[in-house]
Amino acid sequence: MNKFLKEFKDRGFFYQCTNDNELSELLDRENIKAYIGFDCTAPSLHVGSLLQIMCLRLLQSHGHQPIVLLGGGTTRIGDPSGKDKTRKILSEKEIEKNSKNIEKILKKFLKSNNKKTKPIFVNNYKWLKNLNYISFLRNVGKHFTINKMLTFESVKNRLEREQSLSYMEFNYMILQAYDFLELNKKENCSLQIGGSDQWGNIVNGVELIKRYSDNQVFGLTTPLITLASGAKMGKTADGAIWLDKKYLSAYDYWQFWRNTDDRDVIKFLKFFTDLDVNEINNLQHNNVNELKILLANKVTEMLHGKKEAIKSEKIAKETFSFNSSGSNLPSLKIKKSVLQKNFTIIDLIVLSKFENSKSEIRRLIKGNAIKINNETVISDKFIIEKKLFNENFVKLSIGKKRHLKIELI
RNA sequence: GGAGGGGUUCCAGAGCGGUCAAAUGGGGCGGGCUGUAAACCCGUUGACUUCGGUCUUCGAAAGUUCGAAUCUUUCCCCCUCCA
Repeated sequence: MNKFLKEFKDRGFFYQCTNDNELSELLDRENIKAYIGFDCTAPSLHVGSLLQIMCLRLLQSHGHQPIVLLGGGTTRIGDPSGKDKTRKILSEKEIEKNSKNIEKILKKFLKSNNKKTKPIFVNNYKWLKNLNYISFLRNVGKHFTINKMLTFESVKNRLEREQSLSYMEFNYMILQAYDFLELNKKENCSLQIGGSDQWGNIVNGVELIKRYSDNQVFGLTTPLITLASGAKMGKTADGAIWLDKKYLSAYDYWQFWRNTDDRDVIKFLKFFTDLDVNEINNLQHNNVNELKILLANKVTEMLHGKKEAIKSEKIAKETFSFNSSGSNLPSLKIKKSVLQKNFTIIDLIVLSKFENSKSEIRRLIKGNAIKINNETVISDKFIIEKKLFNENFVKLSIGKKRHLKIELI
């Protein structure tokens, strides 16, 4: 089997392929261009897209060239796959902004120093906006039968559940197929990769190209990642795990990986780091917590850089070791004058922005969650006085995971 | 075009004149155990509070009533069935 494809499978990326034998032969024969499309519905990408990104990296490392397709055009339509409702359509401005930001994020993950594997960024709005309806129907539309379209999961589900599916959304798969055709024509792109929910859309593209130009191209999908706990990857109650500092700090990102379920660690190392698969397999018997730190470091480094990864690890060490002075903790400066009149623990926490509901803070105090200099605060009337500050510092802790160094100036 | 069903606190989902800041489950948060995991146990989960209470919530507005999430009217939105 081809080396790329073998690693793709070894890492657990593989779910389905339109024809893996022939794809393997093609990959052996030449370096190809492959594309993955990204939706522009959100201002940033989140970990749900990380596996796709890793696929692009893997392509690069095997000498193939990734094409990143930003769905500026198709986002204006809305992909019905995996959704039982039409989602709200975003404004043109938002889509533009989103696509730019997403491109920025992807650039962090992909290497551009090698001309041959440098990522190509394209936005399908470029060719979709000018489509002529009649000629599109004649050239592309004739290759699709309604009979077949109705059998695709995304459509079938909607119909079975008697959820409405607009004609606009119904066209989505044709447009995505057309994207592939366009990229095949212009860039000689011969492979589309996507999540398993994209299977139908991808197959359509492969078939369209076959009919239209008799070119043989391929589709490859990755599995839907589910956590050991059964939850979907990347969705927490606080929101998605964003791949953008603006929405999620490097430290929180690091923590997300550090807190991986024991049962998922090896799997994630294979998915989300560049460590050699055999090496990972050999690590299996190492201490899980060491592995989680390794995972967190590697994954954070890839996105936010080595410095941030190291810093996060340091903060974590401080945060979770007892009685630490917390020299590496995030800090907050407050003015001496603030302490003048009955500056209570509640005021301090509000100021720290950890919590903004005073009721919630009172609850936390009742639950013994608040500590000042590692000592539990018993009363919500606790006054923050100057004498609490050792060398101008006081350590505030909320629960076990949130700590802040308060500096008096 | 006709006939029904529904919009409840983060989510699902009870309540159908007072005892409702609203059952129950999930999620979150905190505590315990521990390994920053999982599982489990306990507490908590609108805001403000001088801890006595006070204020704002049940799609929107108006009304009936001593009193409404619960009744009436109008409006908005969603769904199901028939043509």
